[in-house]
Amino acid sequence: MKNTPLGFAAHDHTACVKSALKSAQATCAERGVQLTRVRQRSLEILLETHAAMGAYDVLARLNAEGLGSKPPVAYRALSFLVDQGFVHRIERLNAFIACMHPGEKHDPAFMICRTCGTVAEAQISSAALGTSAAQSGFQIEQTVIEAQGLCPSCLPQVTS
Amino acid sequence: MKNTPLGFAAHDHTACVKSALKSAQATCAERGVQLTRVRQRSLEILLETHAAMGAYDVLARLNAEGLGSKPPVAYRALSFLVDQGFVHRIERLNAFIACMHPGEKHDPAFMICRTCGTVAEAQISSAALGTSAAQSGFQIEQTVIEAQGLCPSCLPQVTS
DNA sequence: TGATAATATGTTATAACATAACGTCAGGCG
DNA sequence: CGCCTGACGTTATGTTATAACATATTATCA
Repeated sequence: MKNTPLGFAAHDHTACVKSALKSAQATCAERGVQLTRVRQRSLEILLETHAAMGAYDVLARLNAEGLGSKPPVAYRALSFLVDQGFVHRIERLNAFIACMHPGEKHDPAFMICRTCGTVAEAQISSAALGTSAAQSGFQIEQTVIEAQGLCPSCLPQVTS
Repeated sequence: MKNTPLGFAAHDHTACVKSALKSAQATCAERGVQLTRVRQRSLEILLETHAAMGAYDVLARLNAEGLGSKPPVAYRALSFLVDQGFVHRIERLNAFIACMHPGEKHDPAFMICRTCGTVAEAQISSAALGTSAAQSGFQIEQTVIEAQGLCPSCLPQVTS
């Protein structure tokens, strides 16, 4: 798994990790769900890495810290985090990434660089799809929007 | 794999299979690529089934007809069909489905029923994503848009 | 406080999805 | 012919994900 820590723009990462974690703790308290050790550590790993990670990558980190070594441990923690909206799943990569703006309810959209693997979260509305769905009587519960292409860093290098 | 042959609306399926196949043959001739036995049969299987199928499901069908039994055979045929635009890959399901309007260049959008697994292709534009990407300097090459929810048939049954 | 229910974790085993790498074969073409 | 290219066959393995069951922990309440 690539380890490009930032999105396409630089930012104060240590601050964003801390605030995201606090926000998650507060949300869990509100909802009466438990942010257990494994869950919190999984979230921290994703926040710190600040990149899309496979479930087995997260598991390896957990295992190194003695927090579990078998796949279900990671998958359970990750699916809890996804359910709570703290983490998004990137279908295209079979990977997970910490949400950049938890709290606000939103359908995530991602831009995935095919060269360096960096993933950035975009904020868009999926209104167009809603219209189309309404016409056919389909009730949307969740949408996945993922774009693949070249990020600003990789674009100049691919002078093909 | 579910085997719900139709989308959300009924239509003349045998006719649509035939015309899609013809269109694919013509396109291959134009482009100077080969629609070989394995490739054509894979496309036919997807067209006939008219539902999302996993690569191993397609492989099982090919195998039953003596056309190849090992995973790479199916994956190669499917990736050819995807490259040519005759088939789309549904990331969310790790599955493949025949395109409903080949010829026209388009980014596909899908509606996936979480109850019955039926997949319908929608026609939408992904303009909103393009705007967002342009601002950050990301160059989009391909987009994946998938909505999960309840199809018109399953909606009434889930009276939760 | 002890019984009980609900939630979370640990573990085994296996299912499901996907590709690297190498060999073979047929057709096109200088 | 000899070479190249593209497709296919096969082995082996890599990667992602979950079913099923056992155990531990936490919450609730009589």
